[in-house]
Amino acid sequence: MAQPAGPTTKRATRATLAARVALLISTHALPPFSYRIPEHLSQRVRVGSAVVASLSGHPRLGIVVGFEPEGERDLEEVRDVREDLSLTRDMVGVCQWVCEVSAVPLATALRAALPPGLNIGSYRVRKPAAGWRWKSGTVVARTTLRRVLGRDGLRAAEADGRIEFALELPQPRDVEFALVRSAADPDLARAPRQRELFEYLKACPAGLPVAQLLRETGVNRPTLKELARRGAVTLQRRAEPAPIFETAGTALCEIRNEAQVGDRRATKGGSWLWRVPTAEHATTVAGVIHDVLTQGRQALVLAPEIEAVDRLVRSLRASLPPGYRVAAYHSGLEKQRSVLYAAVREGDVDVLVGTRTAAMLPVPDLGIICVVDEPNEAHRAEPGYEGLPIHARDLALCRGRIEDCAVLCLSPTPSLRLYASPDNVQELPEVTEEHRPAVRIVDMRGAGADLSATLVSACRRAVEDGERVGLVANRLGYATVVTCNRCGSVKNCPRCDRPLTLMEGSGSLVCGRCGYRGPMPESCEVCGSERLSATGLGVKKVREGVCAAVQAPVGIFTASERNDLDASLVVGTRQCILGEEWDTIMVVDADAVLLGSGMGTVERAFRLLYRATEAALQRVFVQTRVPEHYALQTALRRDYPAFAAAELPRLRALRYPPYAHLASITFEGREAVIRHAVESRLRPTLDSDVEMSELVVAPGAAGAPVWRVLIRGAERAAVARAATRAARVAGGPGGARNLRVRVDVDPEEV
DNA sequence: AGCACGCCGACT
DNA sequence: GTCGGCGTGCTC
Repeated sequence: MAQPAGPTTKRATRATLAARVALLISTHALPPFSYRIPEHLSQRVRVGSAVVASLSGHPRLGIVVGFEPEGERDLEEVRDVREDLSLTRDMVGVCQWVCEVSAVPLATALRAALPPGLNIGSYRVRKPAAGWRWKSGTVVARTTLRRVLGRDGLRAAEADGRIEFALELPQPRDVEFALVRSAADPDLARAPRQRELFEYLKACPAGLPVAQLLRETGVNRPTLKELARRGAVTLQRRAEPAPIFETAGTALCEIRNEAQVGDRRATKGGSWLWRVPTAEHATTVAGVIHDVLTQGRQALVLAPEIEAVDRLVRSLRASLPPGYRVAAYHSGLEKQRSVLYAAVREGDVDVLVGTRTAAMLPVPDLGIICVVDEPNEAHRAEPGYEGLPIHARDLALCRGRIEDCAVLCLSPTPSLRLYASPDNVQELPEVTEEHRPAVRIVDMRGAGADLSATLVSACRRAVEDGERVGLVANRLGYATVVTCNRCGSVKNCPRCDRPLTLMEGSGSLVCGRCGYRGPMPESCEVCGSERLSATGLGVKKVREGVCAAVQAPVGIFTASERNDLDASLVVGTRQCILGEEWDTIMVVDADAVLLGSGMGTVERAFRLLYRATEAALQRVFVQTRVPEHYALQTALRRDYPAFAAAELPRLRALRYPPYAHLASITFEGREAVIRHAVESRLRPTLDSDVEMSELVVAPGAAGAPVWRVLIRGAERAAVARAATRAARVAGGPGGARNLRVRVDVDPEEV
């Protein structure tokens, strides 16, 4: 939608209206405050305006979230309006929704919608006092100033006009540009390389960054210098341009299969779910967004990882007809991100492809949001990491509602949350894949070894035939779990409570998620037994086993290690192996994924096995002790509806999403303090629309124990409200200050 | 009585 | 996130 109108419709009453301003201070403790709008700013203040207003006498950046009648109280004035930072009314609505359903302070959500890297706590030095270490014009952080000058010194410096509140956007680097001098016509008859360079540059009257020019022409720098010396080109330093690419595709119909050509419903608005084979995601996106682009609107494409974003950009550049501008947006861009943000805001990008952080970008006339690989958990930031702790699919659906644009979620195996969503998400007819590999389920019941004879002989045959086999192991390292043979307790990560992995060689225990590292204990901390065993098929152990059994080189393919990838047999993690195509895929231990205890384990297992049938050209081998498992059977048949029909009633019975919303609250600190906080300060304050589980200790090992409660309710906002209250128990008045709380609303897994 | 310190609530 | 008010407890 276009920029919302200013408050001109309320002209008659404006004089008596005060602006409700959410200051960009990320805490739940501050509600939006009211500020009087001075006459000279009255035309410029609307919902979404970025304004400077003071709190405790200091200027702060805030966003106008509403208006209210000015009451008796003598209000502070809005000091300034920053149109260049203002949000649309729609994005304010999106932020308010995020704040309501995910226990995130409104300021945090608003910050995510503002340009990345925006420095909101800085001052520019105007008139340095004697002895200051800053020169005039430098930008200094508020905290630094307070540390050096003291709070009174800061106040005085501000009052004296020595420093001035400054909102700084990260400046793009300067890079060297080359451009042809007007009317330059050098004699280059005997300088072919200079001529080539000159002709190439002549086609770009606006000039080109030197690095790009040299890369694209393959000419070296001295040649360019020579041209400059002759006065044919000029070199100058300019701000680095935003990384925006022109499309250069051919006729689009070539790449669109019939189902895609035939189904344009999704481009007309509404929320859609489309089961499309993974290999066809890029072409499907191209086809769908092309319809939107021809309407003159823009498209936002969200992918789970940077690599997927880059692949999509390459594919869209090559397939969309010429004349559209495509850009990739993700954390890898660093300072360029704010340049791209500005370009997107100006409407200079037609197709923005990005990771989850791109879901909040101010695309001015958004026609469609495509969420590629919708169930992928990387679409959601873990609380505490960069980005909002909310799934990009949910954000997309919210923006679709508020900004009246289409939303299309793509996956052959959509999340059951989406599939059974109470929201109005409609399904397009499935696109099926003709090709199906042969499937071999190897029943491991009664087998002693980890690698069956069937699997080993298949590996041998593949080596002989020169076929490529990808073996999927469950986790990195050697053994995935260390357990006590006596009491059965599992050695878990003290920080994130997931089983630790035993690494080869060093013998240390490592957490695959948070990077925790510790020694392998001599004995069990729970019962004291020394009978600890390392079980589970880590990548290293499988590689060792296959290597020994087959007597052939075995490659390794994980996020951090890639060796001998040209070997016939390659062992790796799920992400890496299933991201490519192989003649044969072998899932070495399907039970580790099928039989886990988390709420989404079965769904993830189904997805892994389904993906294996896509990535395998010839055969899929699955080793399991539960060959009849419904997730296994339906995945290998590629029967998503049958899987959903079996899994959804189970989730309903357990009251897991999509039939309830959960929030996990983890506490770190002394048990008595935690127990008191939970039972006497949190539980009594809960509304009747949510329920809270007992406080359970995560079978933590070393360090501080971790305690957790689950909050559950039918309504997402109610669960989020309760979770927010829980977060405040830690720091609230009279509360336990020496308590650390982490809140996670609608986690992908508990 | 006068002052330092830490806790708590208000801040628009 | 910051500030000031207030109560506590120590010093002069």
